[in-house]
Amino acid sequence: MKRKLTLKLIAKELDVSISTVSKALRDSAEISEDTRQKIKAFAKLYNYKPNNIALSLKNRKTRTIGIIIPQIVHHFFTKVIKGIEQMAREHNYNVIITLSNNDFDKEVLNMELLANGSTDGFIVSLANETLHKDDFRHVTEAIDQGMPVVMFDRIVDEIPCDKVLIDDREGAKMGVRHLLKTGCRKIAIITTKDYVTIGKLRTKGYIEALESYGVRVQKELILKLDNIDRCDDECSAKIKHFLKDNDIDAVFTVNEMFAVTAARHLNALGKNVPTDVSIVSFSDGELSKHLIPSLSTVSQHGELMGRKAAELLINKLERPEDEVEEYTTAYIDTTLIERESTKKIKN
Amino acid sequence: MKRKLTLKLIAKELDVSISTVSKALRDSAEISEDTRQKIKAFAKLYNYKPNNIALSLKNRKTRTIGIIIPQIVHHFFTKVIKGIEQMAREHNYNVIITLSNNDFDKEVLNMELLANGSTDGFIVSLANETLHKDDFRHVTEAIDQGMPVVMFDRIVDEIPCDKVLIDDREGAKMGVRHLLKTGCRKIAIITTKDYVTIGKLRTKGYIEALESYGVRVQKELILKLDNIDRCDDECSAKIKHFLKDNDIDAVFTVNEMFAVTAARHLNALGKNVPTDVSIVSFSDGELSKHLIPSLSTVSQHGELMGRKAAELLINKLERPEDEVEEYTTAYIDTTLIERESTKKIKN
DNA sequence: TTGTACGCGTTATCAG
DNA sequence: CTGATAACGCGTACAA
Repeated sequence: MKRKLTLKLIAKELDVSISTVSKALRDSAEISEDTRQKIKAFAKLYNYKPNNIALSLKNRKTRTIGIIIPQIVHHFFTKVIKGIEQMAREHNYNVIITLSNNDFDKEVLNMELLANGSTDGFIVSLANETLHKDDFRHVTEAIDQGMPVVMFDRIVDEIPCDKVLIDDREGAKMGVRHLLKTGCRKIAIITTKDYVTIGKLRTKGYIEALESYGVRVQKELILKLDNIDRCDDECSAKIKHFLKDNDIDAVFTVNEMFAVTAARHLNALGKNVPTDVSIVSFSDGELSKHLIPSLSTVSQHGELMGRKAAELLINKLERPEDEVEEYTTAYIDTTLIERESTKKIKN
Repeated sequence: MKRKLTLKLIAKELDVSISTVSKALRDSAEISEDTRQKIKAFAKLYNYKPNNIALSLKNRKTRTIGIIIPQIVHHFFTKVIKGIEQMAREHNYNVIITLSNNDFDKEVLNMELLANGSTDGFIVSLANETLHKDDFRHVTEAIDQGMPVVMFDRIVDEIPCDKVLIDDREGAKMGVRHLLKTGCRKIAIITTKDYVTIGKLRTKGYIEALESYGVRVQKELILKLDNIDRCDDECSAKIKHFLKDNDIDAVFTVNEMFAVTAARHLNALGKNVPTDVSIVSFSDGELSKHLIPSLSTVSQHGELMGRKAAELLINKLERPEDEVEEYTTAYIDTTLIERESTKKIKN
């Protein structure tokens, strides 16, 4: 197990000084053509690569972006990561990912860990629990220490940083309008509790869409759940009762799992999708496409979101020291994809 | 934007030497109770955390694991990552993820990048193209440089390193046997070309299962596709013709996408699943569970796989320098999950 | 009990 | 043209 090649080793081998080697490899004009060639040939032969860690220490830059997300087994985050990774790679940045598991303490821990020099900046989507606790000191502290932060998706308005969002309100509006256009009037929504920003905004879009069509908003047709990403048994049971107890001709859900669960229960209740009940869902996954019937969705573009977030962060990282602080919020558009679950026009 | 606190700054502030501060913070008995308390209080107040980069440089250890995978928008890899992350975190390691996009050059680039000091070892699943090209120098070079490497899933036998695999042959056997047990005899398989190890092994398991039941293996019932993770239009068309041209009562597929695509085409061909044709698929995703009918699967346990891979790597990283080199190959068991697609007993 | 010196691998500056 | 030196932030052996 030979040790990695360093400048020092090359220098010793070729009997020159370390700085000569360094300069030669960086094509400094100070070094004679002769020695330069010799050193470069040697370095190439033994595949010398400068040590990143040493460079980071010297430059006080790691060229590494830290990603803090609630979980990874989730199409949306996965796509965002892909987008971030692309953009980062294009700009010669690395990416470190940490998972909070929707746990506040772990999120704090992860941020502290990465803040200790491992990372030049953060891209963050907050844990469920963090939003609930309403405690964002770990984020603001990082910002105070001069760490650029970009938040996406699960954000908090008050934190002073760049943000990337999908236009949840508009997306929901578009989805619900599609239901209205296809004749639905008794439209339910399955959403999250209000402390989850995206749930709140989507609920708002739902209400606005109804109002714009002069349809009365009925409180009992709004189901707010604690869950965000999954749909456990308890959650499933709530949806079941909700669907059984209400007379509806459409369901709008703020995520794919809610939609799939609703579809199953409707089926079990003997209601046909889309003949009896239409479905539109916010979505990022593959499920909607492959379900029978396939589900119409308000599609988020996670990859674009990731790219944008990375772009904003890199901009901050590479801006001149003295530039004025300025925060932007970027919106990523959603797209309505019509599939079988809204094929049937209600009268 | 204040600078991060360092030992030097604390030392200056408290008018002691840097090493005194260092020792005090590490609870060295050399330092008087008095100054120790003073220094620790100060450090805590201003939230001092040692700089990781400096520590890495000093210790020649980064406590970081590099993951190199083909893609991330894929349930299986996502679960593996989760497992790795867990185990890494439990042992105080960080994780850097890079994506090869199934591209050979990018895989090489990523490895070189991370090998330059960013990482103590690698967990790798090879790119499609790499397997095809049969060129693994980037991996062996890393190993030669003393970087521990653990390969999983898409591995190459010849490379001397730890490996984590699922028992593809056994898994396939189990799946196909389930079809045989439920009365199917005209069982097709949709698999990958042989250069993909997992495809090859699963095909082998399929054949062995048939033979153990005395069922003749028919070459025309074996469809080998180039795709691995996705199923594009071309791939879909091939499956369609394959299903149309052959008289079968069951399909076994080596991944979920093939199964879903097959299910669609069978449907379109007027064949009912499971009444006319049963389906069993290798799988990691959520699709199988939610499809109607839901699909029986040979489930891989990606998270376990990730945990095991990380465990092996960390073992190598923390073993004493002089320990003898020894490589282990761990197998992760698969589980058969019976769902609706094999509910119908053929006669 | 505290401080000095050194090294991890690199680059930049300055001296020769 | 080449080399010595300092610095990035830390920990530790050794000296005071």
